[in-house]
Amino acid sequence: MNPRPRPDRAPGSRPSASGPGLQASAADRVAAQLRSGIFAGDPAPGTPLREVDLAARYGVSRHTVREALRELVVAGLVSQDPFRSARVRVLTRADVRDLFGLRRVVELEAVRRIVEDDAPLTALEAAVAAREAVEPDGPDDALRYTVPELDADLDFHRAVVLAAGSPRLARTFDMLAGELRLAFLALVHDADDRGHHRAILTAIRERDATLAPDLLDTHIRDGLRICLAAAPD
Amino acid sequence: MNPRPRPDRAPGSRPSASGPGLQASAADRVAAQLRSGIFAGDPAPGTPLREVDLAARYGVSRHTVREALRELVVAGLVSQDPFRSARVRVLTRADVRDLFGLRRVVELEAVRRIVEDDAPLTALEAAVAAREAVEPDGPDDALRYTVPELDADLDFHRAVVLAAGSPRLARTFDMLAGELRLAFLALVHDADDRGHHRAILTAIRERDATLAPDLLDTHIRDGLRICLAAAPD
DNA sequence: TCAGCCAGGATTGTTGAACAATCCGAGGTA
DNA sequence: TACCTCGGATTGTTCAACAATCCTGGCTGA
Repeated sequence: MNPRPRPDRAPGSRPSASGPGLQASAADRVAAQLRSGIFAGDPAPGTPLREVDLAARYGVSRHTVREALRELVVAGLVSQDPFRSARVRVLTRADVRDLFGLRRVVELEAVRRIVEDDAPLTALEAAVAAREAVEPDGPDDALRYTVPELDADLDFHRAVVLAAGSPRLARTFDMLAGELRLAFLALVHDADDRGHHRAILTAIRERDATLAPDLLDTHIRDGLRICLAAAPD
Repeated sequence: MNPRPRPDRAPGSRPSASGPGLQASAADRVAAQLRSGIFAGDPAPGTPLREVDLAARYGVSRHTVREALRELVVAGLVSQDPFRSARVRVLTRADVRDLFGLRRVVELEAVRRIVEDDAPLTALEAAVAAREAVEPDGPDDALRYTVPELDADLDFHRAVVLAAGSPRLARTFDMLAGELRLAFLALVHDADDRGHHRAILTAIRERDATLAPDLLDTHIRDGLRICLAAAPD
């Protein structure tokens, strides 16, 4: 999803990319690394994130760390109270329910608009293909989502929302996406979701204003059921 | 220039206000002042916000100003590009359309849940009463929303969303609320919206799953029409 | 005239150190 | 046990400085 490798700012080396200005700020880089770590489960939910530790680990100043933490707070990955250490967010069952409730609204609205406005679907088709290209992780001994599978799954859903062409709808989904990653962090793998995605795409392609939302709704409810089974509280 | 008084208690205490610990951070205080200024039109849309100027004006360090600006950026009140001064956001017509499109979805979903879940309406009734208590600003020579009128109007809509009882739905609306204020900044006054509010509340109170969304939808479309007439681009 | 270039000031991005404010946990006391 | 205190740990904020980038005005050369 965000495979932008760290430019690794050695003092003096500046590649000055020829393309669009892709120079992420130091805070963005720290936030990205921390985020991918959280998605991999390394700083587990509940772990306190101390500013001096992070500053030392990532080789930046405490100010930069604070800025990165703020980013993760607004993304819902980190919780923070005044004068207390930030912590990797722990989602309760109520959180998961609420999260999926809003996610459902956003994605269904997106499908509604796509069908109604006859929006182009090229990115959506690509996302489905990418999802199907992900290896099932060899011996499916561990019934878990792998990180690439999660990426591909959420990319499909993000592609649905993006296809609606509304910046704010997309932004809303992006704010939920981080929390969704958290909710799916250590979860059983739903082996059938690739078929789900293809069916949803087909219904969208045929502009079926009834079937497309229904399939997506069912798919989302399945995800909610799975996540709820593994959430605390 | 050192002994800075710490005037506690500024509205808008962001972090999970779970109790009496009501000390807004310096950045929150600066953001609140800047925000209310923007809502009053003082730093007009498009005005560059320079960090050193703001630091001097509000008597805080540049870091604190930067943090406050970040808050306003995520609230949609300020736009910012790397190495360029932040600016008070200027909403295009496309922005206004998109904004109202999402706002509509959020508020209609809220009404749907209120009606379905039979949610309590005390806060909603209070908001309607508060809206009706606002003076029409004497001689209606200037057909503009006054700031108190805007506050009361948005408070009503916020109360609708809050009554649905979903933290993330409320958060989504709050992210749109700032932009809505911007969209209504210099706008013609819709003299009839008090009647609208009362009718909407009545329909909600009677759990009318058809009339309540319809009235709210019409009300929102009216707002969109008004805002579009005054937006640039 | 005018497009392009160039220098230098203005502004943002980042760091480091320092101090203040607050929290947290380990003891001590009743 | 329950409560208190106290000192270390952690966050909040400031100041000062430098690096990276932008912006503006003047200059050059056709």
